Amino acid sequence: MGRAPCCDKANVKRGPWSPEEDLALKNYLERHGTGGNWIALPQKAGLKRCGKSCRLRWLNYLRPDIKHGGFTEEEDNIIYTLYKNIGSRWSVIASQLPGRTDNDVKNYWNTKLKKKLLTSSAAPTNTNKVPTIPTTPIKQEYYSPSVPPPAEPSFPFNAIDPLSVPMMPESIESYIVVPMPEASYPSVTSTVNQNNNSCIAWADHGGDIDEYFMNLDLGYPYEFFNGGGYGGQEKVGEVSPSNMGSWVNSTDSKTQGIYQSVTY
DNA sequence: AATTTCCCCAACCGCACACCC
DNA sequence: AGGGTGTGCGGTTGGGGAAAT
Repeated sequence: MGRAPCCDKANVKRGPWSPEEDLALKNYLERHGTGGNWIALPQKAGLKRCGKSCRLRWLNYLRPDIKHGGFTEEEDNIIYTLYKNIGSRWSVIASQLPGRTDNDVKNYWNTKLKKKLLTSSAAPTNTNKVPTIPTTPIKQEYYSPSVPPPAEPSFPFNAIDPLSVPMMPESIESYIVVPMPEASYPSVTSTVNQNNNSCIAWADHGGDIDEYFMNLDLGYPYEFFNGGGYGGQEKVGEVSPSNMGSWVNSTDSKTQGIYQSVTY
């Protein structure tokens, strides 16, 4: 026995929405919200529609701040870059394009962008450009020579259990990027995951860098590259200077996302 | 002018996952 | 633990307008 259908298909209207239906749905949602149940919503709103159809109509068309119309060159680049890295995860791609829906992006890719790329032979050239990610800007603070860094731990270091490093709470809007000592390590770069405000650092140095960072109380997830692969949380894959601005796959969904580089 | 073909995109379908009991 | 239900997602369809013949 299969699962029960979400609605009685014989008694629901299908096909294009009329302006009256749009108005009824919009009015109801603006006054009452979804009530946490799309299935029950059409009856309450006086609509002879399937709940899934109502949800789709709202999310793809009626919702405020939906952007209709042509895609910009910058949006093309973002779609291309993300598609290249993560494939057809349209909801993820759309989340990086304010006002665009997954359906929009999917349709645009299938009908226009794919052909455009095939016929032009040249992929967008500025795919290393970091997409503008629609999240609250992250306030960054840096230690400067006038602000002394935390006391450097002395050897021998005590081992730190990576799992004991706490995840940065989502409510925190700022954090401190802790630089490596410039005299010793002049080209340290960290990356910021704007999805969860975590910070990742990398440098062309070895185990002594690991030890230095391991003994700082950062309070947010961190990961090392070229330095032994020790991570504050789960191992993050493939972040390197060459893929800044690209999607980064990870075994941990909290650290998966688009990274931008912050150099100091 | 009539017909056919192409193209776009709104909407549907079914599956997977999350959540609740 | 597992079954039922709602939600979210990606793939696909089909109606209608535009372009081509």
